[in-house]
Amino acid sequence: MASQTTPSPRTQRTRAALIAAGLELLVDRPIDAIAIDEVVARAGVAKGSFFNHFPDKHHFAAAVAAEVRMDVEAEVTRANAGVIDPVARIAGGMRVAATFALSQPRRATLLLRSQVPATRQTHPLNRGLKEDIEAALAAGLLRPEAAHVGLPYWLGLCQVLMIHLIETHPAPEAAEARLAEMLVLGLTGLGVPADRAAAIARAS
Amino acid sequence: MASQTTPSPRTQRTRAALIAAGLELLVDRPIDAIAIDEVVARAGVAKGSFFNHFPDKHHFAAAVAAEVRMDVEAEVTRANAGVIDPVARIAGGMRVAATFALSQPRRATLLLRSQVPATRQTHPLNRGLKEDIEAALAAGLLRPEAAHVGLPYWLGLCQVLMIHLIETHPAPEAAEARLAEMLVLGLTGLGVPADRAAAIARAS
DNA sequence: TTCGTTTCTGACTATTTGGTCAATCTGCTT
DNA sequence: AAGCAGATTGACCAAATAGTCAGAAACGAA
Repeated sequence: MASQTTPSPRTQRTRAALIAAGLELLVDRPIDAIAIDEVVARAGVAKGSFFNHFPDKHHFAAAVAAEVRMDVEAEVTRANAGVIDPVARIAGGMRVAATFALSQPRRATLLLRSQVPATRQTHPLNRGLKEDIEAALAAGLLRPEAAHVGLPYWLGLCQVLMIHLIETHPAPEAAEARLAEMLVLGLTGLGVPADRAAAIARAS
Repeated sequence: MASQTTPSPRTQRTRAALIAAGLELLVDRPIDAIAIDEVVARAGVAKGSFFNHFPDKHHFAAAVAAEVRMDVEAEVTRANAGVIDPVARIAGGMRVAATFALSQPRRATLLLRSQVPATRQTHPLNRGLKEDIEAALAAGLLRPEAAHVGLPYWLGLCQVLMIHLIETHPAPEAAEARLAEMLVLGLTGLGVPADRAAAIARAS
């Protein structure tokens, strides 16, 4: 049914140029405040090409956001590869979020802005977290109140930590400290014993 | 230096009509996707009047957002009037946020969207919370890790709770339960003993 | 009532912008 | 080499839009 033909390298180039341009522009302004002319100018591409790849502005913006999201998603799964303990996996996600906010603040800003429906449980980035929380709950590692609000709770903390790190450019050690503190607060809130939470937070 | 003349009632009427129109429109779309013509049409006002009150679109949007923010701000101080225990005050803020999200989801959406720099400590809405956290820390009611990240921690939880309540239209009892659960997680994360947190959460 | 001031009005314009399309180009297949 | 499918180009257009301004209206004071 799906006859996915591999896109030609030329096609990929122009598309990548457009996305890259959008990546830069969307950091500062919402899509509605950006003219397509600006995008194609920055991408070094003719206007017509834009509509060869995207039916309109908003599909374009969605594609750019998806690009960033997939980056983070991949990094999270990579970081958690081989980690079995669900609590450690949960913490790993926050660590990736913090690293991302510090190393690529512009992309992170874009991610945060596109994440309006951030708590949607079907969101691919959140699927894994949801499963980890459920596993931890089943293992009796979290307090039962986390069953319903555990997911939004943790997502909110990851988001706000990213925002905080982006706004206050902390020095590396300070950033590490903020992450560790947020991990302690977050994990104990979920019901992880304080000493265990501190141990996980210390493992930078 | 400030010669604040009271605005005439007519002036206030048109301004209020414009803000009300903006309130409705800005819920669905960002300001850059809204034409001034739409605003004035919905407000039943001539276009020229718009520029009598606001120099441009973005000042207008800011004014609309400020309107909502001041509403919430007032409600928080009202709810916490007379409450001395800083931990109870902190919890009170979240309760107000939840109530607001449930009773006025449209306004709440607007608030959340305008709150991009939500963790700014100078933000008037956050000033009070910051002071409460500092007071609680000084009284030894919170774990020391909350000194730096306590404010963003709590703000993130309030925000994510609002989003969660808006997205999933829960029945009143369910909404109460979600608030209580988020309070338990949040407060224990801050370092409040679990039984104390549960007690505060129970006091609907 | 009269007059001066402030606000409102809505037609008008200069500009911007999303989207189209026929011609051109590119690279692959035969 | 020749042919072909699909990608690229950029001039072009119709619609939308921000902001202006001169006159009308409402208001407050005397």
